Amino acid sequence: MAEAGADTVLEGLNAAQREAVLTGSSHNLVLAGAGTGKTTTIVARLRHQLRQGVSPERLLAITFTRRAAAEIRSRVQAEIGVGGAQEGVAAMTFHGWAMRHVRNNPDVFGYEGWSVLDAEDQAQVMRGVVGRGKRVEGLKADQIVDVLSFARNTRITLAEAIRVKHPDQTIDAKAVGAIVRAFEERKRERQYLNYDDILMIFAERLKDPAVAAWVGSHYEEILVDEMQDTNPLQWLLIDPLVPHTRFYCVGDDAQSIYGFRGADFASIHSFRDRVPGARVLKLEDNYRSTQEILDLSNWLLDQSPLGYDKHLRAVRGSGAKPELHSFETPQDEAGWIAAEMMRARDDGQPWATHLILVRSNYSGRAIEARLVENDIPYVFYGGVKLLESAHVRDVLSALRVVSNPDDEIAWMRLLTLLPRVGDRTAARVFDDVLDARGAGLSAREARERALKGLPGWLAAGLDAIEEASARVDDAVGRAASMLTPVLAHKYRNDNWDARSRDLSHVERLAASRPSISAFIEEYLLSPVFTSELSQDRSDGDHVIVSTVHSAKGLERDWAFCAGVSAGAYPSARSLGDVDSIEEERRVLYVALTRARDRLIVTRTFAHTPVRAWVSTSAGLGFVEDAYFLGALPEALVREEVHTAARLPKPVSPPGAGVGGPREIDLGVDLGDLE
DNA sequence: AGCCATGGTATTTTT
DNA sequence: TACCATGGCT
Repeated sequence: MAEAGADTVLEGLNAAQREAVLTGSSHNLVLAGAGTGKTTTIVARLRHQLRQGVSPERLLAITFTRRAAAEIRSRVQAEIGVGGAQEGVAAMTFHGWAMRHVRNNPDVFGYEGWSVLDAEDQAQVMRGVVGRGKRVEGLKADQIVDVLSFARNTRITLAEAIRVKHPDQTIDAKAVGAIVRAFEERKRERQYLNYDDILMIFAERLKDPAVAAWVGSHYEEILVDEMQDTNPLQWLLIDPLVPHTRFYCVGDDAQSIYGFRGADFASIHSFRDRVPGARVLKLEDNYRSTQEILDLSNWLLDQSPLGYDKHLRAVRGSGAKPELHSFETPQDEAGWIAAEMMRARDDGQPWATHLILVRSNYSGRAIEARLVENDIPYVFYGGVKLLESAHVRDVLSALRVVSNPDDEIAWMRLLTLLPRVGDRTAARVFDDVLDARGAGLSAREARERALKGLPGWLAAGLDAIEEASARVDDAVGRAASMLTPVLAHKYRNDNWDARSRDLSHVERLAASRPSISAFIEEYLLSPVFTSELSQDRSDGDHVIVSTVHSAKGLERDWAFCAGVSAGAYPSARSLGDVDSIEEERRVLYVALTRARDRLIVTRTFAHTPVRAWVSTSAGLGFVEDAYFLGALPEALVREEVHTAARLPKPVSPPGAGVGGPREIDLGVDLGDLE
């Protein structure tokens, strides 16, 4: 019986994958190139352990996103088949994992009743400290938040982080440090935790060997996905547990794209030093793409001064050449992508065949607009997250002030929804709440006193929410109906219908959650995208639009890599720093390696060389052409230049072209127009 | 003068 | 979703 089980676990795996699944070493690092069956191997490893009799709650998979966690859970569950009634394997993010321990063991960690802040709220707190619209040493509140987070995630000093993030400014780190101290003090007063605090609290307690032994004793094995994106702060959660449990880490240095968050792919190279006795295994056969797609991807890495020593080989063999399409404007580009998918649709190809990869949320918006226009169903990974959208935050602010009356950020948001109430008035009301609380009044009494001058429905509505708070979906429903009149006005010109639908989604998600704060926390630590929710009632056949960063693990028959223009790859902002440029190269590499059969690279103008000074460890060097596709050998792609067939338009004055002056070389390639 | 509402602009990547 | 400028109101 056990034998039969093992056979099912290993079915369809190649020799290297089997080796990786069966390894008996206590710590392992699996170096898995793009498309080599990374998730398959992780799932098989988990199933293997379950077959060996390990109980599921003693296994933990740390992933990057809610989606990756859900996929692992469901695949383990599905393939386990019989006995599926058992509790599934835990799969969650570093933050979700740390927070679970902190929440479940207040006596060990000492943080009871603290609320988690997302990036936006955190910036709001910092703005309060810095002063609205003000700067400290030339840095805006958001920039200080960023630099502080970078320092904490990389475990370097604030002064060093400032130098790294703002190399060309002279900044007095002491002045910034004073602001940071005030910021931390404010968070402590209000009992707020940000993302980094969660990891720090856990890491600090793990320094106690008894705590480390206790945490480690929960797990037979901890699997870490996307190991190359693990930063020094996250390593502080791993290191102390190494003696107490097994680690099974999976990653690919060529796909490291979170350097901006402190990840250093070199820590993968030094894995064996950090985790003594670890075994390193490699998966090198690519099952995803055709050789032509891998040839282009390999070429890109070969151009790098860093030796990746990586040449993916396609098990599937040969296919069509990747395509490179150039357009005059982003609108033309988006329009063509939509048209190309619709043409395929007419030939019977499902929408789900397609993946569109974009560099930024912002650039995805143009594509999104085209899909909406053409009624093409899509989900945007990396678009607006449900709990980050303005209307959802509005409603949640009402829940938050009930759940935690000292939540300043939530009070400010809620109060400024009211007509004739701005920052000043809201701040006064919040002060009244604090005063009343300080005088020993209950939350309800404090509200009654502080909200005197405001419309009566507010205090009454908050009371109703409080009464319903045992059923979180009910509380959400009451908050939404209380605020509907003001929200309908606030968003009257801004898609109120769709926003209103989102609020019902929130209500549905809140059902059976234990508390308001637990509900909010869950979706802050592993977010869902609004477009995921609006799509899930359809038959599931939809295009995926994704930022490259959110596209980890994704693959589709066709992949459109959009906006691969000069000045974008590498992004103009990364010029001047060789590490950032190389990270950009890996971003493009991740994008290219998503395609199974057809890789379509699109860009918006003919190439002009991007010249850059780059500082390297060897000194300052001049790069004549930093654009990754600048020296692309013709043989690797099939190139096509599209010029819009438009009615004649008035001639624009010289220099008034879209995006400023460019040398657009249109002369030679336009032969097909004649 | 203080406060609030509104419209136009620009935007790297995420837990 | 800021940020900024502008304009109206108290």
